[in-house]
Amino acid sequence: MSTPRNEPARTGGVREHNLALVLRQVAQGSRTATPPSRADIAAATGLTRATVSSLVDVLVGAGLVEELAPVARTRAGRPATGLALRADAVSGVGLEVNVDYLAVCVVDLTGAVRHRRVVDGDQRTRTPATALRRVARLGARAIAGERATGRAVAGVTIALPGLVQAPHGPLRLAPNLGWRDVDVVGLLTREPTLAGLPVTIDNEADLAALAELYAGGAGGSTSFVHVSGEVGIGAGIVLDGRLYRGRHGWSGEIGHVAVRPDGPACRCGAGGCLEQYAGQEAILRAAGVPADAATSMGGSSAVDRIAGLARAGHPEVRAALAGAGAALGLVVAGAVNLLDVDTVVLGGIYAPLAEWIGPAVAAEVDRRVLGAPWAPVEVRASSVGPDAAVLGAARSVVQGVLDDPASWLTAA
Amino acid sequence: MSTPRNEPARTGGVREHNLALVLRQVAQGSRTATPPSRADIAAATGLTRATVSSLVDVLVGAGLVEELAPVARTRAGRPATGLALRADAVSGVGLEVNVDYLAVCVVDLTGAVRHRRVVDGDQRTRTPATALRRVARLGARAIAGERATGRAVAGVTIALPGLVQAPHGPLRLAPNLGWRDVDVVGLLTREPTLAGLPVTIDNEADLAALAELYAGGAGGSTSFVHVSGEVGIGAGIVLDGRLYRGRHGWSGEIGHVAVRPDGPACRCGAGGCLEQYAGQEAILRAAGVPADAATSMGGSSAVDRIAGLARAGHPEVRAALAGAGAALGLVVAGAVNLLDVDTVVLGGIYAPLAEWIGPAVAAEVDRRVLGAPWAPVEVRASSVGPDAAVLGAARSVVQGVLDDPASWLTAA
DNA sequence: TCGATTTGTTCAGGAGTTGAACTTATCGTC
DNA sequence: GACGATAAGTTCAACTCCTGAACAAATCGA
Repeated sequence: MSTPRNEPARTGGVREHNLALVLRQVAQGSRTATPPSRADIAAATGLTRATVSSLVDVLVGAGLVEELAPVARTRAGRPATGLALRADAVSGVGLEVNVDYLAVCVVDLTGAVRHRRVVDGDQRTRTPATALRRVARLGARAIAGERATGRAVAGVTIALPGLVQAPHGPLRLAPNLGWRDVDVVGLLTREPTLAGLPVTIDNEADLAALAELYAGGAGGSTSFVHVSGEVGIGAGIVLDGRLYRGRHGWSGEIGHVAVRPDGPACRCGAGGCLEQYAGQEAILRAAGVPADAATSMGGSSAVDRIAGLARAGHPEVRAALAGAGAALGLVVAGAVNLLDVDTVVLGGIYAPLAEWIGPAVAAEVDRRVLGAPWAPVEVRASSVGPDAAVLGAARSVVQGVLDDPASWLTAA
Repeated sequence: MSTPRNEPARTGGVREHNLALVLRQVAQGSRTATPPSRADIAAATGLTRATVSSLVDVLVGAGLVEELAPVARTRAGRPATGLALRADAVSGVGLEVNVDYLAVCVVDLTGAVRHRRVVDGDQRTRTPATALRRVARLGARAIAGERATGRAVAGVTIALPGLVQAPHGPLRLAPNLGWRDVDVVGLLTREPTLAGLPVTIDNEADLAALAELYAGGAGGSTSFVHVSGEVGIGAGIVLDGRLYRGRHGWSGEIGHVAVRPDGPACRCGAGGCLEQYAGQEAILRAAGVPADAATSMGGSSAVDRIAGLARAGHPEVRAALAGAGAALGLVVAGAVNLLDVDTVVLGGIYAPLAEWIGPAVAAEVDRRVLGAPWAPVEVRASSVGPDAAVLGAARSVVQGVLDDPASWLTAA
């Protein structure tokens, strides 16, 4: 698909583009009640029926698409044969290492979750090698399971909280894990099952944003900032339907944008960073809730407790959340003034707290965003859930196949 | 040109792509001492000599490219015929309305400036219709001049300081002009000479950033933020070699990013905006220089006076500039943390003041940008000059022809 | 003067899409 | 139950465009 700007275009590139175009139509349509036919796709894309037929043949031959059994026909004329993504051919695997858990997730081509597992445990006490060995084993077991059912695994993507040189480069810095310059892909592929697969690495917040995009979250917007509140705060920036990773893959480090020039010192060496006002620890501190409870995605956590207290009307907690929201809103407003996105998604711990944080964010955004009077900025909670990052990791793998079926064909 | 993601690719699109690819090679090479031959272009692009020949024939036939007279030949073999952009075929016209001047600029295909004119005068006292009629007349006169020499004018782009719905939409808000919801294109095309041409509108700061990009400024970087200090402060964001305009065309409103949540009130309705710390008026005030002098691009201005005082070592002025630089650096560091660009360009009034503002900006950026230890962020003064916006406007017109010669061919 | 070398052109062949004609399959109606 | 209308899917000649090899053109060096 889409030939790089500085490379010559060939007629083969046309076919790659159109193959992806047709597959995208099938993917969009297979979620709806009426699966698209070849003729529908021809009408929707502008290609002729002849071309669509030829392309669909290729996709069916590759096992990515299947013809559905004919359904109740209404109109005159030869009945259409519906097309849909095959759910039993290709899977994608996502992994995640975070401060206090490991996670694995498997999705099929349609995006349906086939397998999900979270293992709680503080990873800060482990070496990178140990943590990555463990998560690689989780992945290997999941892959074996997929293969046992006859599915091919298209690849593995791991989500990490920190500066990551996507998609292969090392992890430069993960302050909250205490990692620095770790060759993540090298360590993961010590596990033999992973060694033969394309393994990529990406930032946790970026993948959470992708999960939101793929799920049609963000109210269907294709230009949004997804803010993930965790121990740290990261943002995934989606512009015109594509994740913007930045020059080195380090975009979205919103947690270290300044709220006050002379604010409290931050782990990063500077001071007044957003993390000090709206990070998980800052919120707990301001709310007067002890931070001892595990913050895992699994059991009841400190965040749940905060949400409970806020729901019960606890004034100190509500004030803490409003304060965090104001700081977050200040920074988010700055981001929107710079990027002109139409939507801001609150993810991570902000999602369950959105009822109290959201209004403060929205108020600050409305007040500070220059374009708001003409195009209001929507502030909404994530629709994906707390495991957005692993899910996005797994989805990004199958999305790679959907975006470029041609190279999957030649690879497989 | 690259076929849009949701449209079918045709074989014709291949030719459009390769036509642009070849033209880009000619454009790059015609600046160097040794103009490229067909064979050079084939080697550089990966296309065959046969294809390049065919494409070059088209470009020569369209008058965009010309064969050069043979030069001194050194090696054995048939001598190469050099190719270069024709400077006498197509021109682009840029216009600008700013707070205290109107400007027009004409460039040829090679980017060389053929005509430039600045008319001082406070535009705040004029209605949008009057100001636009005057600048349209300047443009019409320039266009007539071009046509008299047999050149075709590919279009007109106007630069405006404010929220602009590029490339055709209305100007929503220009706080420093006092304009609101102005149909700029409609008013401009009342001038008959402009009515027959493609007229587009864009943000002043965005076009200044484009001028920097086209001139190979920003140290050759293709991912940078160009900050234009004027009465207001705007930024043009270039990501991966392309201007990022945002969802509505309102990106880069860096002047209204907050420095302090509770800072002084701003024209925009919020408070603590960067403009209140590093805008032209704030700098003059802090430096103790009266703001009465015109701030035009032409004669000696208040900014020149500040630069003179700073050069002479005036402590109050130097402190004012360092203070403005620190505030600017704080906000720019936030932008870099979000966008992960490798370069920051100081333009507008910051360019002549860069000697004193730059270090303060760089210090703040180094301290606050999370990725700085691995990939230092370069902070540099603009290499284009104070009329970057009009120049970028004119260049953006001819760049449109260079980027998509095929549609120029069919149009002309 | 002749071979070596490099540039540029010509031409058959292959990949890909198009558009029209054709086949297939179903519905309505007489 | 037969027949026409209707729509889906397939086949095939025509067109565009790139490739690769052969060829023609122009120059250098011996």
